[in-house]
Amino acid sequence: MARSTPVRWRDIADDLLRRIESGDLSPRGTSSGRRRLPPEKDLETRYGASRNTVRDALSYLQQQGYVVSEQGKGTFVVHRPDIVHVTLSAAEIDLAPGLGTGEWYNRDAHVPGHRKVRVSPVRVEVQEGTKVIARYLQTNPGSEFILRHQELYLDEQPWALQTSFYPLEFATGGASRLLYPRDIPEGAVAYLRETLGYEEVGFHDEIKARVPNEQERRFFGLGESAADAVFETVRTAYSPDGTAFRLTVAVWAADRTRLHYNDGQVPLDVLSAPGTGPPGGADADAGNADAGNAVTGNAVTGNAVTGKDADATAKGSPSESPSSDDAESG
Amino acid sequence: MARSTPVRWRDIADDLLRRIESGDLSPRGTSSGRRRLPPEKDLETRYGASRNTVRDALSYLQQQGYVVSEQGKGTFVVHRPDIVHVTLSAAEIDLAPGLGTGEWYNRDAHVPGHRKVRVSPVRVEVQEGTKVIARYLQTNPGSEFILRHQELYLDEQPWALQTSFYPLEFATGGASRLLYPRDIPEGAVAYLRETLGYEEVGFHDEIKARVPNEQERRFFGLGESAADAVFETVRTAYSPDGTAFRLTVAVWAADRTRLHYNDGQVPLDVLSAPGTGPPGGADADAGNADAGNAVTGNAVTGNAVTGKDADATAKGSPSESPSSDDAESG
DNA sequence: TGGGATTTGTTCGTATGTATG
DNA sequence: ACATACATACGAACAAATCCC
Repeated sequence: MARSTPVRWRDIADDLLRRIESGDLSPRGTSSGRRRLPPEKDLETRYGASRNTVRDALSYLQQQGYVVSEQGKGTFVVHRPDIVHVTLSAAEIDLAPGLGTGEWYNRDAHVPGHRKVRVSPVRVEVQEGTKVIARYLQTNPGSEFILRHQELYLDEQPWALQTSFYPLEFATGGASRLLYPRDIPEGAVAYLRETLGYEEVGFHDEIKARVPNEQERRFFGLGESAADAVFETVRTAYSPDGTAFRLTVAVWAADRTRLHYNDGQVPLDVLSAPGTGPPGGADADAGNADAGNAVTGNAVTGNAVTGKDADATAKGSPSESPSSDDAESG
Repeated sequence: MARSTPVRWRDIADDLLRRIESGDLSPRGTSSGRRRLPPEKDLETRYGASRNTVRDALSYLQQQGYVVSEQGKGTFVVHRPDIVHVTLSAAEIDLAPGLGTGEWYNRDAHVPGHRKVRVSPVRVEVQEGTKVIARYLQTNPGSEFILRHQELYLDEQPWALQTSFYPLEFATGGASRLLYPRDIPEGAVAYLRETLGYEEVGFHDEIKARVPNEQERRFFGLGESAADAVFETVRTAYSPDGTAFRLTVAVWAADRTRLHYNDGQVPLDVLSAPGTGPPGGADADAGNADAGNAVTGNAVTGNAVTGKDADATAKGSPSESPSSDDAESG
């Protein structure tokens, strides 16, 4: 066992990956800036394999998220977008004067830097609550909810899909603007405080990572690779008497998003610019892109100690490279 | 355009998936409890397609994480493990009397219910800090760190990989037990308070989702499917003077883990048992497994409003089902 | 223990369809 | 209309791992 490479397609895939990461392949694309791989026919002769075997290699690289093939055009290296750091904890950052950098979106999410958040028109529906929604909002299944859905763009790039749920009684009881398909500029939280006196004194977040569905793929521009995941955050907001009065579900593309939470006393520069290190510090690591875990590196999980059997599949293993996209946005 | 199904392999995949989810396939496996699909040769005749086309369908299902094929044995339905809800925010849950259910692990993570946490022997290394570590801990690159790595098991199931970093001066300055490859039962945080007087008054968490590497695949028992991801949480802990004195990196399998954060006033039952709904409530949704997003369902992102072009690939799309694993563990 | 049957993995060849330029 | 390039589909052969009698 443990032959380094029992299969041809893996050889080809590894070689292609090496050349992709060394910046070797295709000095210029056909027209745009996209890096393009040689056509399958060329690879056929280059590697002396049949087209089907070449396609096995390409299929693997596509599944792993390194390349994407488009009919009639070619196979292209996947462009990894810049990372966006989003702070979800409601830190007192906006209370501290002089730290006005960064944008809040409706008190739920904060991004550092001077970025423009644009929201799509709101889509409003009235729904009979599902069991799951009833579970989160602690109401009985069958009661009605207002659903408000928005698409969020950050600097005109797809950023997040957000859906909020409110009991229908809120609209009939004074907060009628919840039913209008228009943005509430001051934020729904502030609006509910003004109209109904609801104070949001705490929240609970649940975070999952999963494979995107078709709509999410379209919005975020994700491929079929199944290597890219999305975050789904579910926020339940509570009023002083302990009732849940808001449920907000947000979906973020995991390849370009880092979520941040602060708790207790945290230095202000970390609050305002997470993921970028000390302001005057060592220039962060913009673009150094070391392989393996961004933090622990190979030394931790590497085969020095743990990996007593650095066996077959671990070879040139691309499995350590997907997290090598550590380019910073700030 | 927009023929419902232009391709045969997709028809086969959709039909297989439907039968998988209806519990149709294989009343009993060969021996163990694993549900097994019919052999490729049988599917060949059943669907009247060539073996390669059948394999295209199976390859798709495998890539999406629904099945796994093993040479010489067969193709099996992937077993989705129970969900574990982990609370990472340092709520005052342990200060509230009478809520003693659940286990804390070193003040960093809390799981509800009466579960047994077991930790592997600690592996200790002394490392020259990488740029990334230096960035988080705000020290200059090149200084040395103590690395303490543990594997965590929950009820004897692989649960998390955890690595903590401390400046080497801590050990030479009094906290020498950091260098011993033994567990610190009271927790490193308490130990550092006793020995060095370090008080942990706040922390910052950064969360990413990525593809697991080879070691993580082995530990968590993940397949090659590339559909399963891991969470990586990076916790930086701060002392009152604002210095970062601890960096803890944890890796969790995303398919069986939900992360939770609380902020402000949150009802006690949510704090103690997140993800399970009200204690006496509507029995949650254990095992109902509705398709689509667990919360928003098809009604939100569905093609009713947004999907004006409910085109080809969206068909019986399995893309909406990966998140259908909503079984609860409690 | 052995050996044949079963089952998936790999590789080739070939042909045709579809999208792009 | 034509060439390019990827997508789909068929058939065939052998290898490798496992199962079963």
